Amino acid sequence: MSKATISDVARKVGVSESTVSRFISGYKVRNAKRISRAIKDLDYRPNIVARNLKTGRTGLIAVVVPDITNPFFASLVRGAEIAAGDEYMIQLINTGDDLERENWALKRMIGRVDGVIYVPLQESSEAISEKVLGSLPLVFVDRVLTKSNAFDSVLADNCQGGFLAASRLIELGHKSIAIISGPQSSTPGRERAIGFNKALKEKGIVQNSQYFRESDFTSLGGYQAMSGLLSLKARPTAVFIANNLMTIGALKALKEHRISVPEDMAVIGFDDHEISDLIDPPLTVISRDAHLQGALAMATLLERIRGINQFPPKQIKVEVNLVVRKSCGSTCHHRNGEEAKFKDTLSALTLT
Amino acid sequence: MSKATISDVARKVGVSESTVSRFISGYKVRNAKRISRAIKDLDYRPNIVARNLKTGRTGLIAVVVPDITNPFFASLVRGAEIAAGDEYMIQLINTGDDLERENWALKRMIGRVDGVIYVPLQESSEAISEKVLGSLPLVFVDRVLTKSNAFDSVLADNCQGGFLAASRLIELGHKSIAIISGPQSSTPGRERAIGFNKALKEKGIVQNSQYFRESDFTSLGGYQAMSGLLSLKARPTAVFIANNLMTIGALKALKEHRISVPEDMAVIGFDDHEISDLIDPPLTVISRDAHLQGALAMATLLERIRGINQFPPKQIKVEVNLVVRKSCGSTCHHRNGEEAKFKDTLSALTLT
DNA sequence: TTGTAAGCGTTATCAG
DNA sequence: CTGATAACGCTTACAA
Repeated sequence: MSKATISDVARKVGVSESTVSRFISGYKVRNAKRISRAIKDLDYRPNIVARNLKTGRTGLIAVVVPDITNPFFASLVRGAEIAAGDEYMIQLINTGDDLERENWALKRMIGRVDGVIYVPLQESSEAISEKVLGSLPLVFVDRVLTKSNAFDSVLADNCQGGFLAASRLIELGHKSIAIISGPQSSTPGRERAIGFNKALKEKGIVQNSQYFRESDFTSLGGYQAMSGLLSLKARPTAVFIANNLMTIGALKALKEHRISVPEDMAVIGFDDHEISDLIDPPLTVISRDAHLQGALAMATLLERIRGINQFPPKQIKVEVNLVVRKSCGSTCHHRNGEEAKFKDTLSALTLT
Repeated sequence: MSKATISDVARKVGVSESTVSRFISGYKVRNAKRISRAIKDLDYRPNIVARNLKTGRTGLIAVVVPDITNPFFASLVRGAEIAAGDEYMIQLINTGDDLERENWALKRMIGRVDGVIYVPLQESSEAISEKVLGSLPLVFVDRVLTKSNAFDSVLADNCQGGFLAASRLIELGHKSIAIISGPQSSTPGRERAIGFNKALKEKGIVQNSQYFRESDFTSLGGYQAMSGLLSLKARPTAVFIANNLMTIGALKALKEHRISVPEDMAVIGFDDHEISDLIDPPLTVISRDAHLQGALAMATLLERIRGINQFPPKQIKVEVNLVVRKSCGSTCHHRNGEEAKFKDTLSALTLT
C-alpha cells in the first residue's frame, strides 16, 4: 500500500518531515542514506496532490482538440507530448465539434492544469468567456479565437497552402477550379480559402461562385460537397479540398461516380499521410509538420508558464509544402523548375 | 483572478465555510441564494486540488498507449473518453514502444490518477513491478501482461481474426500463404499468429517456415518483412499482415516491386480504416470496433474503481469481422454464403 | 440545517 | 543543515 506518508519516513529515521522533504527535493541532508533506505523500506511515494496543493502547480497541460481520431490532431498531440518532456503530462480533451462541450471543458481546466493548448472550433465563440481564457496560460494552435489576440498561437501558413494548391492547378492549365473549403468561421477554413482565391485572382481566373463549396471538415461533408460539384452542368476540372477528412469523403464521391482522377478531375488535398501515396491515384497534397506544430505550441506554452521574461504574444507560422503526386494530373516536364520556384516562396519557419 | 477561496465566499455571506461547501455539494442550505450570488460575484471556483487532497480522488484516468498516431489507438482513446462521461477526464501517455518510458509513466501515475487503462508493450515486462500494478485500479486493453491475471482485460478476438484471414485465403485457393506477424512477445502478435496457424493446420496446409515473418507492428517493419518475402525464390501467393501499420509498409514494398495485388499477391490486413477502400486495390481486412474496445475498458475500470460488488477479473473479448474488398482476390460467386458462415462463427460480444 | 475544528500530506518560513 | 510551525483550500465528523 502506498499509504506511507512523509511523516512515517521521518519518524522511522528520526528526523523531521522537513528534512525528508528537503531530501526529496534534492537538497543535501545529513541522514540522506538512512532516509533513502526508509523510503525504500516503507515504499513511500510522495502524495502528488498534496504537493500540488502546496505549490499551486499540477504538472498537467490540457490539450483541447476537436477529435483525436483525425490524424492531424493525433500527430499534433504527440508532438506536444514530446516537447513537454518529463515535467508535464498531457490531459486530453476531445470537443467533438461541440461548442458547449468545448466551453465546459475549458472551464473545468481552471485550477486542474497549469496551461492549455487549445484548438478552438470557431474563430468567434461567444460561449467561451473572457474570464475563462484569462484564468489560464493558453496557446492557440491550428486555429485561433479572434477576439483574443492576447495569446500566443501556432498556425500553419494556411494562406500559402491555399495559394500553392490553386497555383499548381492553374499552371497545369485548369480554368475551372473548385474549392471544398472548411467552415469560414474557422481559421484554417477561412485562410485556406483566402490563399486559394488570391491565386485565382492573380492569375486572372474568374471564379464561378458554384465552385466554392463551404463544408465542415468532415468526411461526410466532403462527400456531399463533391457530389454537389459533380451534379453541376458545368463541372470543374480541378478541385482543392481544404482538409484531410473532407478529401476522403470527396474521393469516395468521385469513386462512386466513376470519375477518373486526375483525367476528369484533378485533386489536391490538405495534410499528408503515410497512406496518401497508396491511394488510387496517389494524392497530391499541401503538407505541413503536425508534430512540429504541436511541439512549438507546447514549447511556447511552457515558456509562458515559466514566465520567461514576459515576451509579447508570439504568432508562429509553420511552413506548408506542396507534395506532388498523381492526383493533380500530369507532372509536366518543367516540374523540377516549378518546385524550385515554390521552394522560394516558402520561408522555412516564420516567426512574427 | 481565481484567487477567491471558499472562505472568502463564507465571509462575504456571513456563513461558515462548511455551509458553502455543503451548498456546492448540492445540499439544501438556508442561504442558498446569497451564497450562489457571492460565488458569482467573487468568481469563486473550488480548488480542485484541495478537494482531491481531502477526498483522495483525482477524477483522472490515465490511458497508456504505445502511440496515439496509430488510428486504432486514437479510436480506442476516443471511445474510452466518451465512456468516461463527465466525471473522469483522461490523461494520455504515449510510451512510444519504449519499455523504460512505459515503466516510468506507470510509476508516475500512482497517486496522480484514479485508475489506468493500459496497453502494455509486451506480455512479460520484468520492468513493470508488481508493486506498481498493485497500487492502482487497472485494466488491460488490446494487450495484456501475462504475469498478472488479477486484472480486467478487454481484448479483440485475435485468434479468430487470424483464423478468419487464413481461412479466407485458403478458400480462395491459396496454398502458399505467408503471415507478417507482430511481435510474439505481444498479445495480438501471438494470438493472431495462433489463429492463422490453426486455420492452416485444420485445412491441412503445411506452412513453409520462410512464410512466417515476425515483425514489429511498424510500417517500416512491414515494409522490410514484405521485401523479405518478395526476395524468396518461392514466393507466397497470399499474405496476412497482422496490423494496420505493417500493412501500409507492406503495400509500399509491393508497389515498389510492381507486384500486382491481388493477382500476384493476395493481401488481408488487420484493422479497418475509412481510407481502406480508397487504397489501390481496396483493402480486405479483419476489423473490430476500436471505440467499443476503449469504451468497454473504461466502463470496466470505472466499475472496478467504484467497487461495484468486487466482481472477479473480467476477460472481455470484442468480436472481429472479415471485411472483404479487392485486395484478397476474386470475390467468388458463393461469397454471400461464405459470409453467412463466417458470421456464425462470431459471437457478438463474448464475456468470459 | 449550521458552525466548529480537525485534518488530508506537502512545502515554505524562520529561527536556531 | 535542521526542526517547529504555519499554511495550501477543502471536506467531514461531531456537536449544537
